[in-house]
Amino acid sequence: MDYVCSVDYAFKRIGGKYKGRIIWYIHNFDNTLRYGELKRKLENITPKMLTQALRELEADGLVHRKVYHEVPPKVEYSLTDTGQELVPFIRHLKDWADAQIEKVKSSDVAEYDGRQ
Amino acid sequence: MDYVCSVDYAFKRIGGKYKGRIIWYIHNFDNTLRYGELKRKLENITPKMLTQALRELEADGLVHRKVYHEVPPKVEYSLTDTGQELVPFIRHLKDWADAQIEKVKSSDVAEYDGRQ
DNA sequence: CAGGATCCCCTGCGATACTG
DNA sequence: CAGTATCGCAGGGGATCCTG
Repeated sequence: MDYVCSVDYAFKRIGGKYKGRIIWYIHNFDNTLRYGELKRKLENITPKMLTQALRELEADGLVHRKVYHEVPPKVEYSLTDTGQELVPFIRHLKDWADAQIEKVKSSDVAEYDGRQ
Repeated sequence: MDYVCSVDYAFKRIGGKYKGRIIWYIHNFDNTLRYGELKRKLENITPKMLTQALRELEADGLVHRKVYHEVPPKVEYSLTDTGQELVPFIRHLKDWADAQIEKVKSSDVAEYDGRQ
């Protein structure tokens, strides 16, 4: 992978439409989620995109893939140590976002005062 | 803007190819950078993309735009308070990325031991 | 200097169908 | 259940030229 600075590098690794949420969801469920559970939580994701995102996260060493050779098949995804290191970052980002969302909601009302 | 969860919301606000670096660079230069300085630091960005990213960051309340009505024109960009709140997280992410980059570099060598 | 306007391309993402 | 395989598209991003 090529990148121009480490901030660029980081965003390329966890950017995209789903990777942040995938990491967050796996973390929030005892660090273990099956493929189908992830798919349900991400709601509208297609199997192609989910598989692609998971494969990239695995190749990047952020997510571990454990296959149970049974019928029916069972595959569990968990965060690696490196992946877990990202959790505090995502948590703080999430807190910031929650605050932002609240702020916008209240300013929808307060806006009228603002412009006199 | 629509989003399905706050993690999604956050990534939509600072995602994309340049926004993270823009915030980081502005912060790293006393919280004030002119348009041309930003453009030079981002190296290969086109004026269209830079202007677009800055306008979105401004609309999102993360960046402040100060125009000096002179000839030649001068425009300075700085982080708002809300924008500054993101700096610690980006720094955290950057530290993680720096460690990752180091790890990959050394494993290029160590890999041979690993596979026996 | 700090952009705006146009045209264009690539790829990230989606829809659908199929399989071990 | 946990994926592959194809096909297709919209829009994020790029190249180039122009301007107050």
